[in-house]
Amino acid sequence: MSKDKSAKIPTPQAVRGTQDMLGDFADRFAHVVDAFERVRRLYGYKRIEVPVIEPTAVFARSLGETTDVVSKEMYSFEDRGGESITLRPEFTAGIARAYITNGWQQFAPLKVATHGPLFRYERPQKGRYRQFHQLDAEVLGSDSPLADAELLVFADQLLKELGISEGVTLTLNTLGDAASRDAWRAALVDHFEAHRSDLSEDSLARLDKNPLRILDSKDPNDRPIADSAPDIDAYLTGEAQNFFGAVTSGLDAAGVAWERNARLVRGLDYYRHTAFEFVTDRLGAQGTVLGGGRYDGLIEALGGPPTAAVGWAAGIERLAMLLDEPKADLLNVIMAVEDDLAIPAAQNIIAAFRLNGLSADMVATGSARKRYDKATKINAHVLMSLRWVDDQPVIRTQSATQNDVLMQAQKILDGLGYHNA
RNA sequence: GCGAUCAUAGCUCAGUUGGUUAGAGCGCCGGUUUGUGGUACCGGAGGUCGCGGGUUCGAGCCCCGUUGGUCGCCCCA
Repeated sequence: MSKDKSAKIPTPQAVRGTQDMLGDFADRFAHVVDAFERVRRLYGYKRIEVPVIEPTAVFARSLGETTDVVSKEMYSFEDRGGESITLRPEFTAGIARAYITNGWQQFAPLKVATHGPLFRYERPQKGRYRQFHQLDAEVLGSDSPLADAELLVFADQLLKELGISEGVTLTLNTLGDAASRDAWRAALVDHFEAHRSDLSEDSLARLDKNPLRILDSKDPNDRPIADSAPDIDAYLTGEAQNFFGAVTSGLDAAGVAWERNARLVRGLDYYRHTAFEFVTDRLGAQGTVLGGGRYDGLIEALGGPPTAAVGWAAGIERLAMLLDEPKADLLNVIMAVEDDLAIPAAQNIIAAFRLNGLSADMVATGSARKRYDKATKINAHVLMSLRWVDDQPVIRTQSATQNDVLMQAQKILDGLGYHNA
């Protein structure tokens, strides 16, 4: 048979920054989501689903129309009706929109959780993809520091249950209320203006666009200036101080370790009070595993009623990378069908196993003599072989240990009238 | 948007200062052996050397471009 190479169909490539997952990593991913779903129920967070696509205005308005994020880093397109649509780059804005448009105020305070894909047009690197996935938890319609503390305890328990709290630190700061924040911001601008000549080029640009960001600059020349900048503490109103104190004492009461990071900031104006990140040095340049804070100004910015809210999100891929051991599902039974004549018997048995809740699979392709060898390479609790002797299936089962699965399988076989050789 | 680095079989890789017909291990398919917790041996299939140009008598190797991966900067909702 001759192949006409000029007629070869070119294979489309995957879109840059997207991932196909199989095996080990897919198992880790699923394990993270399973743990999240389990813990979220323990804290009484309702599962919600929100659309992957939203009108562009949902994100443009919440993030500020002119920021780099909106102008360069969103997947936006016009649909056939001429409306500007954006693939969600985060959960919070879409959930806030849903809160307003569905009248969820009636349920306030509302505790919700979700997870799924997000899209950002960024240059891919370790722990950063164009389609990525997050876990998300929010409390809408609560201005109580109890909500902040609960969300943090929830996050901490999730990381502990995933076994990755070692080497991950909760860093915490307060941005105060609107008055505190404005006063601090003005003081920072004064400070940086005074050191203008020593700042890096990047930080000079930040001074105009987003002065708080100079605080976490990585440029070694900026560090002394950033480190000597005033903390927010001197500018906090009494109310803001009390709020932060209530959050930290809630953490202490629940036994959650935390560190103050007075340099931890958020660029957007709608953030108030609590800001936090669980950080690690095990993920290269992408140090944040889980982050969030209080965004009391957001729902109003989207045209809703003034509504206090707080939440966090965590990258599933990043959490999956930190897991120690792959958590693969171990198959209960693997069957080596060593003769094609035994296939009907194998189908009969495997159907019974599955109906009775035992996971099972068979090897019945390739060289008949080598099927057993193949089956031994598939990790399973029980290895079963079917041969065909004197018009009868000859069955052997074996297991590394006498376990429940073997006994269950034996019972099912007995019920079908098959007997071990 | 900027920079570094990489791209050879399904996978992991080797491939000499540019020189016959591009190799290995694993995996896959088949045969022989063994005959039951991963046997051993033999054979086979599988490659536009990411893609497109260029230099050269000759390019997997050198040059330019491009696409993609990886890592960092920027950004970080």
